[in-house]
Amino acid sequence: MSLGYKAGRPQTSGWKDSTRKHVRPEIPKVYSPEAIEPRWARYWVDEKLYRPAEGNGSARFSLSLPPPNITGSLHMGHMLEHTEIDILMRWHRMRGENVLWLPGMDHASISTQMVVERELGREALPDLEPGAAARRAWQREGQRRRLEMGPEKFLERCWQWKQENGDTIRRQMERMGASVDWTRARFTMDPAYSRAVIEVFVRLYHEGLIYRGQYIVNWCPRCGTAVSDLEVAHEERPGQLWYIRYPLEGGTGSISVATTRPETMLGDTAIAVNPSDNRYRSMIGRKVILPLLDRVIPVVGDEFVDPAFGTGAVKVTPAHDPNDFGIGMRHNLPSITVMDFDARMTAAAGPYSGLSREQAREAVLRDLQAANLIEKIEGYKLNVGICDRCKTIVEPLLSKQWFMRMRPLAEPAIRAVEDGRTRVVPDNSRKVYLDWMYRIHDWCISRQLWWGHRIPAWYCDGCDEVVVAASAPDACPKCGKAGKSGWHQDEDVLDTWFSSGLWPFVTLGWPEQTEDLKRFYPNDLMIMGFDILFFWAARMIMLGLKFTNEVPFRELYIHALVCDAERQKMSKTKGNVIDPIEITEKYGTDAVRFALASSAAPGTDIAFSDDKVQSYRAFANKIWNAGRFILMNLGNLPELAVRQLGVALEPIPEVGFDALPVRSSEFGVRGLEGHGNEQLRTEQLRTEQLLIDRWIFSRLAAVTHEMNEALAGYRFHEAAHTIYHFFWHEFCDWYLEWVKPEITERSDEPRPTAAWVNMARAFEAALHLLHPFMPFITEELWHQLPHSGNARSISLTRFELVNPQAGDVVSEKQFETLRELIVAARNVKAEMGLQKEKPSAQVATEDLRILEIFRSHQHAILRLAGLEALNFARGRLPAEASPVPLSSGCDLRLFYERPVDVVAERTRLEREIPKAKQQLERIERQLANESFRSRAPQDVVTGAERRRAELVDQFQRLEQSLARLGAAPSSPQN
RNA sequence: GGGCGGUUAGCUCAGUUGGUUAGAGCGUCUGCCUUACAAGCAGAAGGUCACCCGUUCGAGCCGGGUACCGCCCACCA
Repeated sequence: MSLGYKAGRPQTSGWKDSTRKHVRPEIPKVYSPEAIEPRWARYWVDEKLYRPAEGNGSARFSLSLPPPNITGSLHMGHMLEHTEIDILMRWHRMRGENVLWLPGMDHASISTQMVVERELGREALPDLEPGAAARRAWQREGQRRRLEMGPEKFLERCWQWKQENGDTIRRQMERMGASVDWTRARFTMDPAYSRAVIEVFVRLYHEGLIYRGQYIVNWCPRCGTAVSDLEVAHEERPGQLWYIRYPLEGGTGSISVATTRPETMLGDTAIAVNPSDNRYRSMIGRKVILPLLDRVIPVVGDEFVDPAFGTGAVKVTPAHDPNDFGIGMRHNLPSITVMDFDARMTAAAGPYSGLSREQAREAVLRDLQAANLIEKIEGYKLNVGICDRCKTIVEPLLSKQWFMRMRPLAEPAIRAVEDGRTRVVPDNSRKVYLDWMYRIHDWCISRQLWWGHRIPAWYCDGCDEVVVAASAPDACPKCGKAGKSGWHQDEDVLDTWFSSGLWPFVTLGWPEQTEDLKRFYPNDLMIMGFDILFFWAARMIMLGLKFTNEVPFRELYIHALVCDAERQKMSKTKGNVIDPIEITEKYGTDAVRFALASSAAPGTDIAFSDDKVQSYRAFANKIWNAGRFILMNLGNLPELAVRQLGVALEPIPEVGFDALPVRSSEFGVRGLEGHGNEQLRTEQLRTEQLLIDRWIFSRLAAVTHEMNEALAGYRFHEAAHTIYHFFWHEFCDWYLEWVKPEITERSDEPRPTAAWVNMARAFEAALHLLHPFMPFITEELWHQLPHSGNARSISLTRFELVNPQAGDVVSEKQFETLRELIVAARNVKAEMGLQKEKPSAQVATEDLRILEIFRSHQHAILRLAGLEALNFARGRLPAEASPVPLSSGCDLRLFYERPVDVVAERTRLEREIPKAKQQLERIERQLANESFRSRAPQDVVTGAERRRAELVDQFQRLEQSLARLGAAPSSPQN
């Protein structure tokens, strides 16, 4: 949409081109992010602004982006994560640190393979009505087509998918304003990255930390691959506990076992009891007959069996249950695999061979029933493991896989977190991490998939030799067979987290000792969601320590989950997903970012809604219009003045925030002294101007300090609220309103006033504080302010963010006194329905210093409160005047003739009086308490006393007012 | 089975070491198109801080317990 308005990049800004009066283009009243944001997004990327500087000069701050999966486009969770990171990156960058934010993407082995399959399925079956059923059908069909087309063609499709989605993700990130260094972007299947992955595998293997073996793994029959423990979700489902009789060999008696999975009995190779269980001790060593198959199996004693559960005897199926596998190992039992990788019964299942696991269960139960071997059936809630990816029930199966030995790797990773070399925030995530690490199990790292890093294991065609190496060996060390061709590589690929676990150091060039690795490793920070704490954070810490002897990052901040307005997790199936691009296009990136940041309290999930974004769009508009006001009043300044202003406004890195005029004694503009002061019309206006300028810079210093503290603790919401409140309710509502006459009345004069310069500088400081949250609008407005020299970006302009000394207590106090008076006057006007009128007012107090403050700022008071005149009296005002008491010890009254609405006034008083009374009673009780007086700190006690005095005063006045109302003859109203 | 978090205004949520009168946004009500902004300005109403007990001069905050909600972990069939 064209607005007839084109604000410039620095190169094209009109400020330096114009020779005489600068003519501002018309700036639209309503902020249109779509006219601004894409332009700056492009500029930041094209100019490569976010490459860190060369050399080791300044402090550095580094972070590697958690690489988004190339499975699809970015969702709100990413946007939150990227917003939080970007805020911190921009914040650190403005402090002059050398910031590296390294972006990249993850090949996401299993997830990508699944989406690509589904895509193939969709192509084959284009007419299905989209939905859960169609997804399943597409998946099935896609899988079939994958097998049909073979690895080579399928992987081609995967790369094509990567290309397309990688581009989409990158565009999204650019549009969100992520200040990453694209020149360092990495992908987990880049050639160099893949080489590093293989090297890690080979090294771990030769150190004995990776091994291959036949163990029980979680098998997803639908995905057709093993998955790790972490990829299995548990779901409670109603089920049954069947008690089955196993007859003792020799004809007399039986042992009953309880099971939730009767179909696995076909693979039973023993019955186990606890050796300390008196009921069964004599049975150990005897034999039972496995029903249905009539196999003779032993009774063994094993501590694992819980005598209190079920019958105290348990069937042992080593090939289909991890616990039973353990028992089988301990007792040297055979393993009989009765279910294959498709979850169908094998030949070993005898008559049940070929049935699905569900059919087999039915058949087994039916046959047991017929043989009268079912003793009883109980209802039982059981936990079934389901595949994280496809929700199919996983099958524990015996299978030959590759594993990583975790204990030796975990130990240093535990210590690193315990002693704080990596600090985990919030603290409860630290505990969760440690608990998991203490109980860590070996990690199944092989996957029966095609998309991913092929396992570098080579099997000799001539014998059973296995060699683990980056490439096929020249000759077989065992059978002596020569040549690289006589080997076939392991078909499997690595779990995707194996490669992401190396992210922080491989992205910087490891195993080469690159400059980047030296400069930016360890990373200063890592930010991620809680859901991948084990998957990713834990593995990065373990592998980082293993291969670099350093923690991969010094801090780990765990961010919240983005939920919908009803606090429900966003999910495609629920249909409550908010698309970041859509909402960004609707309200602007800045507004969405601010909405996210303002809700991002550590440890709490975010309820995200359109409403919130809308209110921050309003905020962006507010900022825009404040800028508009400031720039409009610059419009008439001649070029010379603009030049000089440019010099004056250029931030000076060494001095930074100190250069703001709050503390400078001359209180003028450097290079323009003398002129500015002359322009102040009267002593009075000058005093007023002085106070408000001092006040705003004092507030800026305080706000900066607060934001520093908040961001250092990842309290994004606090920092966002602080700047929001400051900008809107202090800078706009008070500062701009206060200086307005000085600014607008002077705009026709040939020189900029000190007032304008200070305003512009305060505004610029506010833009700096806002910039990390709202990078686009701040960049735009900053460029429109006059700067000299090569001002490339607000984000690269150093802003010294710490200066606690800049606080000006006296000015803040004076300002508060004035503000209270103005608000009280407005209040009376509103309550009395005098908003269109300009009544006169009187203020009275014993404190002459306060009267003097009022007197010397009366222009501002009259204008901002909407009063005609203000006069001053010494002492207190009589009750008949219905004075309003102020905390500065003054009484304020307004003169007006409008008849008072007696009923409304009485209602108000009757509501106020009990409240005041209650408060008064409470504070009197407190002050009457001797131990309060003796034990509480002095300032708390005096504070309470002062408060009591106020309350007494207020209470009396209220009562008097009510009494007067009652006494007065009730005159007919209107 | 173990662990963690939540319960504060009509709604969504802040409230970092205990201390004067518990805050914000949205929504509601009143009055205003005041030359930066109606996506705005000025003002107002609205809370037994889930419940019980304790520690303390003093508790939304600390300790113990109860209720409801949510999340994570878990190889007892």
